[in-house]
Amino acid sequence: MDDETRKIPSHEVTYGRLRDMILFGRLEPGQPVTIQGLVKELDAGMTPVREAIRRMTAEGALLPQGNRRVAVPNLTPALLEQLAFVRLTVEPKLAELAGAALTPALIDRLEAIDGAVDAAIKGGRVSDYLESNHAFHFALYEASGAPLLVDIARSLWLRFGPSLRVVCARYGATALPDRHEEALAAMRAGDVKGLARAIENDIQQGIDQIRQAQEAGEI
Amino acid sequence: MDDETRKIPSHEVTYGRLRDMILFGRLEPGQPVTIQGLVKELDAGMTPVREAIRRMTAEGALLPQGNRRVAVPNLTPALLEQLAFVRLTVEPKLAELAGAALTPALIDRLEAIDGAVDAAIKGGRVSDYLESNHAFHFALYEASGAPLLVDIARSLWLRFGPSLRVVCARYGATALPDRHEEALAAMRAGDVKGLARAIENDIQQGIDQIRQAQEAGEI
DNA sequence: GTTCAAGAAATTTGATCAAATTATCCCGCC
DNA sequence: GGCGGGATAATTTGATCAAATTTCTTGAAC
Repeated sequence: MDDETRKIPSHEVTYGRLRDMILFGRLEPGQPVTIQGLVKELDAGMTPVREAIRRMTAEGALLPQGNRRVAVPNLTPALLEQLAFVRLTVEPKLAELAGAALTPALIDRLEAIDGAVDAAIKGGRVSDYLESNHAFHFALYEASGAPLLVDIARSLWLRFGPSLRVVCARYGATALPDRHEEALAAMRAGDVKGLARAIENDIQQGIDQIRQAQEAGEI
Repeated sequence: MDDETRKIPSHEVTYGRLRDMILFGRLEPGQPVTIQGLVKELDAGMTPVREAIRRMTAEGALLPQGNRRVAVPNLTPALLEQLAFVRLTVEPKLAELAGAALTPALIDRLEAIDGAVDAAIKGGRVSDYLESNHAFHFALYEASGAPLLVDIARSLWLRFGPSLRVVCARYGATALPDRHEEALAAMRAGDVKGLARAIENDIQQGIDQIRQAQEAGEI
């Protein structure tokens, strides 16, 4: 363990932890994030925490408040609209690129991950759902060979995470749709366009859910 | 001056300076960026410099080298292709949104900026061209009311900057096209779609130039 | 005697921490 | 309701430690 810990710098570890906290909604929209709070919570030094916060801020996952504090941003309807536009452009494209590079081994792996997604939905475990859903999408996207697009998708998911968690927790994970079967069927059939459409539908559905929650004033 | 300097934190200033160095190509692709080098060059403390570097890294404007150094990334053909895809999606959209919100005052301002672009081209001043060209685009984009899209455009320009500078310096600024007249004409005519097309052409042309330089092995 | 390579020392650079400074917020008081 | 003053947190600096690169040296082979 000491060998591992020594290799990977503390600020990377700290960044990863903070990122997951936001990505998987362990921090709520609007919640303030303080350096000293994270120092205690993550048991890290001040410098690594500062750097992690700056990185998240640069990615739009944290929002400077003018007074030198930062907080988890609220997803306003206007922001959601912009987010939707880019996600619906970039992620189907990623699916298309990945579709052209799929291997049987990768499809198997995606099936296994989707199994975990299903299990999480059936069991009503929101955190597991969010993590395995994320894993499914990015295991696919990574196969695209387009790291810049993957980076952009990642930063968009970060802005999405906190609100999605709230919505899931509200409706319960059992109500969540799983469009991954559609995607997997297209993969098996070698239907690249169909895969892109399935991913598009999946994303659209997630966006619609958040939009509905917004209109209902729930977030 | 002390009032100004005290208000805006040092790490913000440092970040802004480093960002401009990359955005306007004062750092070449492949060039290593060191903390201590920037500490001396920008006359800043170590922490602000570290944070600026982390932010730029998070935006993809600097690339970690594995050994804990960072450098200005080279724009490979594969990256350029991904970059082109997103820019050609996001920036025409920004132009379209901005087109619906244009005021005569803003058009006047854009005309003035375009005058500076022209003057820089005629005078062969590459730096001035890059800065006023950037100013033109983002003055327009800011009017879109879509800050998330503007953020994305900004990060894409950052990845573009260093290579664009090399290309401009090679071909000379006098050879640079200026599609802004087309855009301004569309603005005056209230032709939103035409404005979006003009911006799309402008971007496409810049991308083509870099692509040609890549194929010629010049960058 | 020259050349090359391996290894060790020195230098450069990055990572982390702790203390001092400064700004902001909040609460009691006028 | 506006105005200090204490508490809290962010900023910044400088020092220290660790890692990596470069340079220099040494020894062996040709």
